[in-house]
Amino acid sequence: MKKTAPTIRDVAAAAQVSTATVSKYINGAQRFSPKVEAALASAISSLGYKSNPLAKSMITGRTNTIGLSVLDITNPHFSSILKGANRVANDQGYSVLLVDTEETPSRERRTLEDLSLRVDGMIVFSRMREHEMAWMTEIDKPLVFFGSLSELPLPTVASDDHSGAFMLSQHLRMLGHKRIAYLGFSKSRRDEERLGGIRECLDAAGLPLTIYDADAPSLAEGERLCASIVLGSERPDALICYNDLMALGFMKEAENLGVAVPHDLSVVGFDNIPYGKYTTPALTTVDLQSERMGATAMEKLLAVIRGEPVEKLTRIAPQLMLRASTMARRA
Amino acid sequence: MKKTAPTIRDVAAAAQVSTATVSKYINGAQRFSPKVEAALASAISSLGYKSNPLAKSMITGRTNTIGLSVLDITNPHFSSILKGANRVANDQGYSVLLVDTEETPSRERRTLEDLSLRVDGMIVFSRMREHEMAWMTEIDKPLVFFGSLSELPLPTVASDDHSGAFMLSQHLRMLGHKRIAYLGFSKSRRDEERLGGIRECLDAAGLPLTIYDADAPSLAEGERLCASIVLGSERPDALICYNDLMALGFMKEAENLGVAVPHDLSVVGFDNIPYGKYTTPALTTVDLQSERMGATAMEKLLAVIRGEPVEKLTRIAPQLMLRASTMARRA
DNA sequence: CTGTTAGCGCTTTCAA
DNA sequence: TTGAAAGCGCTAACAG
Repeated sequence: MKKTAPTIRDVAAAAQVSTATVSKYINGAQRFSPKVEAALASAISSLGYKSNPLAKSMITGRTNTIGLSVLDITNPHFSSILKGANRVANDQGYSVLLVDTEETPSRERRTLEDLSLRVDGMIVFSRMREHEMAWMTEIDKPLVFFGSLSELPLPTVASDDHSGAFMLSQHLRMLGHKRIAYLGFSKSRRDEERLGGIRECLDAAGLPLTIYDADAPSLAEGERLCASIVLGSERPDALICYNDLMALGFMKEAENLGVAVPHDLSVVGFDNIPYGKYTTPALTTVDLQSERMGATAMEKLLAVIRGEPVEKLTRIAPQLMLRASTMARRA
Repeated sequence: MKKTAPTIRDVAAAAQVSTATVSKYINGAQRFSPKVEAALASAISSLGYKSNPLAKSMITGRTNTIGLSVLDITNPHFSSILKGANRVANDQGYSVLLVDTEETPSRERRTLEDLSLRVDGMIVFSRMREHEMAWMTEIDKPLVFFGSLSELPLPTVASDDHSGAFMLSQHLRMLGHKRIAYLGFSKSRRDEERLGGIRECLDAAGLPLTIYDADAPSLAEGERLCASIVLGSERPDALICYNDLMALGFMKEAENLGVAVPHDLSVVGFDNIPYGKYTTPALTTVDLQSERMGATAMEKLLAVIRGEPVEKLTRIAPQLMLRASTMARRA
């Protein structure tokens, strides 16, 4: 609890050198005579001097901070993205400033515009449609976006949701499922991609698809919508859920309703959150490699910041995780 | 992509006033004549002026940023804490700079000391023992700590782990369990408190307690240790796990091993992570109210920052969540 | 190798 | 109600 923290001038005075020398010394920008370096070292430690990062940032224009905006940090998909991104950032001397938009895009633009003034770059996961995002290109800071973009010239990192969905559908089809349903979440930009992959597969096989739509990508929504899917006259024999959270909620409620998974109905999801492996039955899902996506986005952003050239789109291949929630039938 | 962002001086020139006037105007520190305010408003919007927060921070010494340090952001307990803390921070105009120590305390001190120079205050969750934490009181920034402290004069927010553990044990005891075991995590500072609560209950009833210790508070560890707990000659009839993650991992593996929960063995945990409700059987646990803890810690910190007096310790009462993983026996 | 000199963009007395 | 002036703590040419 010092009265006033020592400044670079105090150090300069104590070591009998100029502030420029102190500055260069602490930044390792230059070597000095042993005598000077010794004086500097002792002055710094005896004063307990710490360089003020704010002053430094103001002049260099760099904050060593990256903004990361996600939709809901309690969703394991996003926690993992954050984990991966944060690890890479830390390794390279950066910190992460988090924005959790909590699925409410109203203040998103303001929030991100403000954020952009305090960071060296940002990584954004958003529900906005591409045409609502033009302002992002105006932001005068490097930015990496999660998801693929057709128009906007922004570097992106995306999972291949179309092919992940195709794989999942193909898998269900080959196991003999005939009445497949999709419990989607149309507010998401990835919903269409997943739906596209499912349709491509089922259309080719001449199989019908029933679609349900959730209001939120959550455990509670999967639970809530279960009865209407499972207790109708046309119960599907397989359900593809928009994500694992919904799948887990659905499976629990199905159990309560006396519908056995996978005996009566197969269930699959997306994301490969850790918990899907620990339910009974364990959930078959598409691993989107969340942590790796976060790490890749951060690597890409830091490359942009360093001025290195980067691909516009980095795709991360999804991977099917076969588990017990899926069962062969009519074989 | 402007060449150079407009500064307060550009605005002053465009509006024909001094920079001091612009400064006061944008900060709402003072009202001006309608003529001046109009000129200011139009100059600001036509130039697209944005106040540079770095310059402002340097001079005011406030960054409107709070540092939050947690042990593992993919653990739902911490995601929820972050959620609660972030929400409160945002509501009051603050952002959260996240530190994920990833259960490795080696660089923790350095990281936090550096962090302290970039934020207005910080909230810390740490595995450090109290005597290793004295340096925290030297940090010249408000700080709120998670967990109770006996010596250090730091404001804290803590769950009452002792009483939570007591409740849990009492519950098991009243259901007739006789051979209770604890799968703990001794690296954690809360492990002792939980163990204390368990012991207080069991000792009073003259019941023995077997203790196992995990290397990490994770799903994988619960899974790994299951066999040695369950396949020994003295299988317990109830297991209290350090947290829900371990409990879920344990339950899954128990199933694989042919041990039925709760028929053969009751299992309970701590935290009340959302996923415990969606397994079969659903997990009985102690709700530590993670999100509320995060929110409370942030409220407390912001109060300290505003200079308001705060209690040293805020305790959040834990709550027992009864679910199917526990069963009456020998009744 | 080391120092001098200008500021970065903003806030803040203090005067007018 | 408005402005002049003095920096915040630091870096970045440029000189020597």
